[in-house]
Amino acid sequence: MSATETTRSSRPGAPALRGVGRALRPTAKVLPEHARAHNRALVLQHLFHQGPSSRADLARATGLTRVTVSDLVSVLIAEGLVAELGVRPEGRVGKPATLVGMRTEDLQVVAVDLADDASLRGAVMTLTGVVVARRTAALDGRTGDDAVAVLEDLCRDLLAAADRPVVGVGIGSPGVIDSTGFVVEAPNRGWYDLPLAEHLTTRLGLPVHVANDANTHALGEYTYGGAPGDGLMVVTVGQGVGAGIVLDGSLVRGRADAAGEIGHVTVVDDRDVRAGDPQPRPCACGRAGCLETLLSLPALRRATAGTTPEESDAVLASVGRKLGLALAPVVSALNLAEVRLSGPAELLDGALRAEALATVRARTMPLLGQDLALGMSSLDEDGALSGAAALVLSGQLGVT
Amino acid sequence: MSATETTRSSRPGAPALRGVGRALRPTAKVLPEHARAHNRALVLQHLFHQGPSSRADLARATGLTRVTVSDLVSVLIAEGLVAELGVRPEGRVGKPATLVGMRTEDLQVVAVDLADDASLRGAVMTLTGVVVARRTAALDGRTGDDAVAVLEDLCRDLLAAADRPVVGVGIGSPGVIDSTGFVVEAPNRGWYDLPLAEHLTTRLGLPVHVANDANTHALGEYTYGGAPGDGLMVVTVGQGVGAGIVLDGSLVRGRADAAGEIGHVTVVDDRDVRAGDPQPRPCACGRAGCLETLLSLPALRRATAGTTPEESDAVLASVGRKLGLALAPVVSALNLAEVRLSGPAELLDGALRAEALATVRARTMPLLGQDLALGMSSLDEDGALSGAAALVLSGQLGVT
DNA sequence: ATTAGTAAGGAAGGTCTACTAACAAACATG
DNA sequence: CATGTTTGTTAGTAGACCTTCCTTACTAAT
Repeated sequence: MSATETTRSSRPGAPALRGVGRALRPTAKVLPEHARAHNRALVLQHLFHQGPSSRADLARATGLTRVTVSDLVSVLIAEGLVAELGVRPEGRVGKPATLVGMRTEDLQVVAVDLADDASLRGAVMTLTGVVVARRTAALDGRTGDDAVAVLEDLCRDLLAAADRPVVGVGIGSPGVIDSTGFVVEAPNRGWYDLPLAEHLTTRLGLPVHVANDANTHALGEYTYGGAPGDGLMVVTVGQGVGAGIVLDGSLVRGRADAAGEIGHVTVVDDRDVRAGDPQPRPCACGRAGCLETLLSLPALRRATAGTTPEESDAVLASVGRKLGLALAPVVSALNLAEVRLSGPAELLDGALRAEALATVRARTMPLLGQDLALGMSSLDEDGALSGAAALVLSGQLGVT
Repeated sequence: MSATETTRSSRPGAPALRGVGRALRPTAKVLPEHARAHNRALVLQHLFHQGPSSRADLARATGLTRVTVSDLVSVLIAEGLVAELGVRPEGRVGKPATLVGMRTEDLQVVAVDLADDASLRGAVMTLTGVVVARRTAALDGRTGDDAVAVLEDLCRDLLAAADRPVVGVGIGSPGVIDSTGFVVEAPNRGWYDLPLAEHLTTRLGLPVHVANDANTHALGEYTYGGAPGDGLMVVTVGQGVGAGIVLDGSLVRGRADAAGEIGHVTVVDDRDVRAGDPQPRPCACGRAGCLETLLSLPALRRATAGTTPEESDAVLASVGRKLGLALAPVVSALNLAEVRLSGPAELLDGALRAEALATVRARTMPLLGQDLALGMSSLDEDGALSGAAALVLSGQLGVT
């Protein structure tokens, strides 16, 4: 069967009737109450990012009237999400403003990172991402339902460790996970077609959000990382290589919720081997020459073990070039301005990053490349946890 | 100045205060009337794609109540966008349904394609994309304001040729154009910082929408081309190479409204030259080895001129492979399921397309690659015009 | 023919949302 | 001290959708 024959889309013999017969996209009705929820999120968003403001400030920022904002704020205060903070100190003309602020330090979230194969890492965090307590749970090789049980126990443990009201639970896991927190497949945990978010929401009695770990990482970077308003791509380097893309404030999920799987793009093949280049190595995905065979932490550590700094830099630069090759078309096609790397700085934040940036710039339109920033993630080693927390902020409060 | 030093994003010395200080993204308030506009578009969308329906059908499809749908439909009928079509013929239990349908054949749009350097091509089309009349206007080398005048005259000419009410004017132009129809730069026409949509809307007295030609092409493919609901990328091959990407029903614009500039991704560089591969050729963008130096129509014609069919296929396959190299990372990162090529079938729809698809499949995760469809655009030679028409449908009626 | 059941479409009334208009409170300034 | 400015609230209005109930018109069964 040739590649041509297996192509699903092709020109039909007769031109199809235009404008009819296409499956309707899942568009949803919008009710006034949805509009209100949106405006409510707008107010929270402003308070989260800009800090305490007066109701009049919020009205100016959102475009709503002072009356409407007052109404929304009173609801938020009643819910305990917002508090009055007294009168604004600065003296200006007119009636002094009473500041209201989001109670980011009086509310907490539970965040869990499932990236590691050996143990689950969890934390209780404030809404600003400050870690209040940590817990871990060893998997001891458990998978499937047993792994779910370990996760649930860890969540209960963390909920008990929280000393403030918990807004929700956020979980970042490897694997393919849809927007409802349904795990399509997570081979490392032995999960297939598992409604994890729904299950835990029921069991724990409060909202649980689950998403792919690289995606949550990107969301966290977008929320906490001071990224510009447009678009953002985060490449996470760990056991494997993943990526998350945020465009227009929301995650790109892709047709099968598998967006970001950049680790298995081929960057070395036997036709490309040149002097000084590595041979294509077999990859866990069954093929060879994937980016992940060079850029994952095990691969980087193996390649740099026992080398001089100069040799190490050469190796890292070579990997950086491969990363740049894979990034250039993506940066061009999406006109991305911001790409960030997440992982150990000692491996990534040197020759590798420099060469990756140089490669992308050399291989894209000057206009695009010059605007590009390729930096390290602004989140520290708790980036995955911060991402899980951002997942709660986004899903629960509409704040990104 | 090294590449590293010019990186804008970097780790600040002290961790920044999280959750504050980030420039607020341009989020807008939502009023109940916006909700109504959305629901109105939902009804039109259904009627456009699914054909005539009863009010009860529309209520079921949208999730709104029959009362609300009846109200929306009566407004749409009053506006002349929708008409009652009598009773549904099929006999079922209950009161027979009266069908209502969008008046797609009783309304027209004016579409203009500015892709050609020598002349502007325009057409009057029905809402389903059927061409009613054509007009062209020679540019004779005019640029800047003179070219705008030619365009305006062509539009007036087309408006006069329309024999039904015209909903709006859609224009697809090369260059960087923002979402308001403001031309940031269109070097081929000598336009820089030109509010073209606003200008023509004022001059012509009806709504004018302007967007990049590759983007309109993608939108047209999405609207008229029977594409699946998820995502879509269209690669247009003409004088140059462009691309447009539709995700979640809306165009990807990118940070500087330059998304889709895939023609200037480097696919051949002097480090990559192997036996049988072309040398990197200089490109109009000032660099060398861009995809456009191989895949544009002039390049393809030059490469295949005077060759035997076998030689020609080999050349085209080689170009297809380069296209596949550029597409693979994009397909992986976005989990795209649908890529379509637009251009002369005799050049694209053979060895080139087959090799491009094979290359993408070989270089991406099996899960992603197998799902991928890489076909020809379902729009014919009027694809650019259909795209411009889709621009009007989308911008004016909310139908995509 | 008659009765029952089903579906379509419309009318009345209620709730929710955000708006405009007007006003009192509290302060800076001349 | 009078004046102007800004804040936040109260009261009233308009829009949008909902639920409920009704009429109309047909099919299916008796």
